[in-house]
Amino acid sequence: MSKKIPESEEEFERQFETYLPGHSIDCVIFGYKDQELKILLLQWKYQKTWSLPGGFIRKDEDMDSAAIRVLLERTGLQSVFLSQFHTFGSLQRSQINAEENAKRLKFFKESKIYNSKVINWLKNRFITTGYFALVDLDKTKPEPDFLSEKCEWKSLKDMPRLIMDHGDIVLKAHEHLRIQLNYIPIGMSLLPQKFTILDLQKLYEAILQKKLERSNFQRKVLKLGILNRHEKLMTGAAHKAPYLYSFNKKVYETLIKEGIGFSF
Amino acid sequence: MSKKIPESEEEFERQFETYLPGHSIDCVIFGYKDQELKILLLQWKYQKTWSLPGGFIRKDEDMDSAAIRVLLERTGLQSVFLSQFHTFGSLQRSQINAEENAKRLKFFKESKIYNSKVINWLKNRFITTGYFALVDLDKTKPEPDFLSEKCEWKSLKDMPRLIMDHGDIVLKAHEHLRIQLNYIPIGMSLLPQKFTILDLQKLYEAILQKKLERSNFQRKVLKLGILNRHEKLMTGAAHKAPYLYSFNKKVYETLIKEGIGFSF
DNA sequence: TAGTTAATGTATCAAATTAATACAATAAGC
DNA sequence: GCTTATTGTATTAATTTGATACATTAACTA
Repeated sequence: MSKKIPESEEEFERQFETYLPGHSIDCVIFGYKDQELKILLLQWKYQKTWSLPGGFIRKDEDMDSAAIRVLLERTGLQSVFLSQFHTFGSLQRSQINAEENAKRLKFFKESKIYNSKVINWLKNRFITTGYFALVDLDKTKPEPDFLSEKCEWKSLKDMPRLIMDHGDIVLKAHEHLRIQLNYIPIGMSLLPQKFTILDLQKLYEAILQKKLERSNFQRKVLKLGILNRHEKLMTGAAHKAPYLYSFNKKVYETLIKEGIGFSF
Repeated sequence: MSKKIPESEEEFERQFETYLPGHSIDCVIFGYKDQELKILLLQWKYQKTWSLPGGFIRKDEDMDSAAIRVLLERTGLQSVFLSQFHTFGSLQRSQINAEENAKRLKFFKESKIYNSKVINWLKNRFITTGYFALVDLDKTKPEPDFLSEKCEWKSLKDMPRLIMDHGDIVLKAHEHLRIQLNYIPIGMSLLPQKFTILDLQKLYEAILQKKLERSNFQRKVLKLGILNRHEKLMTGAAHKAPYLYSFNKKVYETLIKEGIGFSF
């Protein structure tokens, strides 16, 4: 698949009027590594503030397509699970950390990064629709876009402060993930092709934010019939090695559609 | 509570520029009567087409507040459960039943109901955020607004055809209700203060779209500890009379917050 | 007035599921 | 060969579920 070349400041300035005014997209991209939930954040080039990868909707483009494009352009990620979860329309959302926003716009102006037309356009009230993505973290090489210096996976546990209401957006995404758990293919989307049952358990624990009982979790998951067993994983540790598993895609997807129905 | 006087065409024309362009609100209002789920629809004054009650967001107003206001202005309903469920941003959404929309705008123009500025404003692409409301149907006297001739409860089962993508919006709202069932206070919002357990069961059946077993449903619901038992309901029928129940608000709300966790 | 009818509230019981715990198997260190 | 820590599975009691049965009862019927 050909990767879209990221926009530049110049390109954005040339075509900012092809975007719908007043509506943006923000993506909460979840990954999973070292038995922790992570999200992908961008650090802005000019200030050191962190934010969610986001963008705008073209006038001739579906909102869902815009979300796919934004994800690709700003992080290089493609063909991942992506779904809308909430639209944030509070008047106050741009007023949270207002000084930072003012500073950013001032910087744009003084550095002549954007002309005044663009700056006025950006000053408008924006309503943003949040999408969440689930990604196999190891398969991705996210790269910062033209506005960002860094593009990094951060643990949900110790996230940096985010611009505007992006912190709230992350919280809402996590809540959505927790409540819709049985209807979202978290396992197949977040784990590598082969994984141990403990990996899967820790993933559920990270999302549900509670400890689960090992042997019962194992029994229940195996009974679902969604796992194929493979060779053992030899880590070099001084104890019994766990089996590796992969998902039976067909059964898994059928089950997710109806909602996996068991209590953790 | 004072009821907001509905807008008129003239008022809308005067102040249409105080609304955010390109973003609307649509409300799917659920009620429950005669053991059936109903939704509240408006029939347009000029054409006979049906639509969801909807409106726009003021530039100085939170989107959630706009939804509350729209619900009040267009139906007279107030203080009901109201929650956002999805935002519809397809390019095609205004193209569904496109002739009807064209007809409507043409009618606006020819009848000089709106000036050309308003008509151009309305012609724009709109992204709409869907809210769903849960209402005790008997406590409400919904009244049509300035654009509508009728405001009627219609059975979900035999809904008329709706304008644009409003049919899809209703389907999505119903799906949301079904999936989030354990986290939404459907009972307390949709039923009258006192009700029988069979009423509650039929409500669950209407939302889940499947039959439930009577005696098991009764056992499970009673065990939750959310019901207060009252006097019997004498209907005049030739058999044992059922008890009336009401919700223990405190316990019910606690349970809903964590998600009622049992299988129906 | 006694019998009939049909829905309701509750009980029962087998089957399934869950929680808690135990224990044998095993990869590698010593 | 003994130790250690983790894994896979078994066991058991407690709980929940599904299916069915049955006594109760409001009003009708004969």
